[in-house]
Amino acid sequence: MNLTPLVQSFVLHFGEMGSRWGINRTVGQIYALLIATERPLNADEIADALALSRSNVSMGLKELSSWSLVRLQHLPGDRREYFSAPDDVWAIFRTLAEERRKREVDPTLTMLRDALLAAPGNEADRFAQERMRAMHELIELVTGWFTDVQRLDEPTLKQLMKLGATVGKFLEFKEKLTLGAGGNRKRAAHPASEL
Amino acid sequence: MNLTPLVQSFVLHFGEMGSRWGINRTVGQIYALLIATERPLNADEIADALALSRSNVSMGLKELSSWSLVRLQHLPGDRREYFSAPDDVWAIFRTLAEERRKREVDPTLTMLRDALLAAPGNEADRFAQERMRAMHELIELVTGWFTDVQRLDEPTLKQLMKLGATVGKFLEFKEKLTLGAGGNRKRAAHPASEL
DNA sequence: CTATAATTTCACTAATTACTGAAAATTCCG
DNA sequence: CGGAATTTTCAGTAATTAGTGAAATTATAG
Repeated sequence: MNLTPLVQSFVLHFGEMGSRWGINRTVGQIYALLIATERPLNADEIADALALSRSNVSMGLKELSSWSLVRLQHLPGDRREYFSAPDDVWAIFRTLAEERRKREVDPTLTMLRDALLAAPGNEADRFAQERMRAMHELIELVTGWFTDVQRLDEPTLKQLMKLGATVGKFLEFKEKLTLGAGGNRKRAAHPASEL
Repeated sequence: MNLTPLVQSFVLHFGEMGSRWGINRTVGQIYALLIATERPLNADEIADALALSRSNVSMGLKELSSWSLVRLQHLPGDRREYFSAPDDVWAIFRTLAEERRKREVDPTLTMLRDALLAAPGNEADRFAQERMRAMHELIELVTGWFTDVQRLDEPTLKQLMKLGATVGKFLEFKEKLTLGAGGNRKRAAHPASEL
């Protein structure tokens, strides 16, 4: 199979970025190809189009499957397996975020939880634990929020994104009022610089 | 310097996770140590505590500086440079997100923009471009939202996170009403399954 | 069940990335 | 300046990760 220059550059870019995204060049290229191609492709077609060894493609597809990023299907009268990327980019994004959470965040959350159970032996530990506590709180908050938001359907999600900081500004405003009415001075010193 | 078991395990965990986070073990360990330690540390202390070569620590600190993740300061009567992590985990999180955007997202956004300017040569290109357009739209939306939200101060951000999907549910509800009153059938077919 | 098409595994090699120690460069004190 | 303290650079080496081809395994059509 021959790639058009447009697809070629898309594929190469994903290959290059792969290292920054924590996947290898091959996996990046394979996924880019699947995203850019309408019909499902079999492993031989991929190997041919990207000039990779058949075994390398097998590895790459296995990796993509472990990330739940590809769909596998069979074509009538053909024994080979055909792969494609979901056609909804939001679905891809969600899957990616979900998988990254599992691999990059959850283990840390577990470690932090364990570390916070221990009684601090001295001042150094006390301080370290305080930082870990703050870190744990932040991660819980952000991942919890993400889990919630992830469940929304695409149009709602889009709307929420478009809203941008509006919600935040509203909250800020509300808080300012509350604080003005006899609260915590510390926060009130931060004026409506974002409004 | 001798690390307590608590700090030790924190440091080792960051080292291990480093590869998943796109930094190397050394950099992960150095940063963990800086986060867990109250007073600023100089490069020799870090090298000693983590059993790394002085040069490796220099490289690691340079890397962390390039991510704007460390603060550099001098102690009176001491020529050496002392490093510390910001004490606000939200600030760290924001910096991290910002830097990752620059390195992992912006180049792709540029590539997509360029690719979308080209006139599609054939059906394959047309399809590829459509996917790229969707991808571009998603990235713009998400990063734009992120930029907005990033500007909020910490208490507001926390509040926003705590709100979780509440905002989304509200939007969903609002949209359902709108659609019910004579809108787009396509969306109306997707009932309140998330509520 | 057999033959063969398709896929995966794996030992090996290639390529990349990480780490070190020595040397060079920089800083800053007198 | 001179020179000691400190930091950085860099060439060489170690370690890790990626990619290949041959062989093994699995799947299926007949």
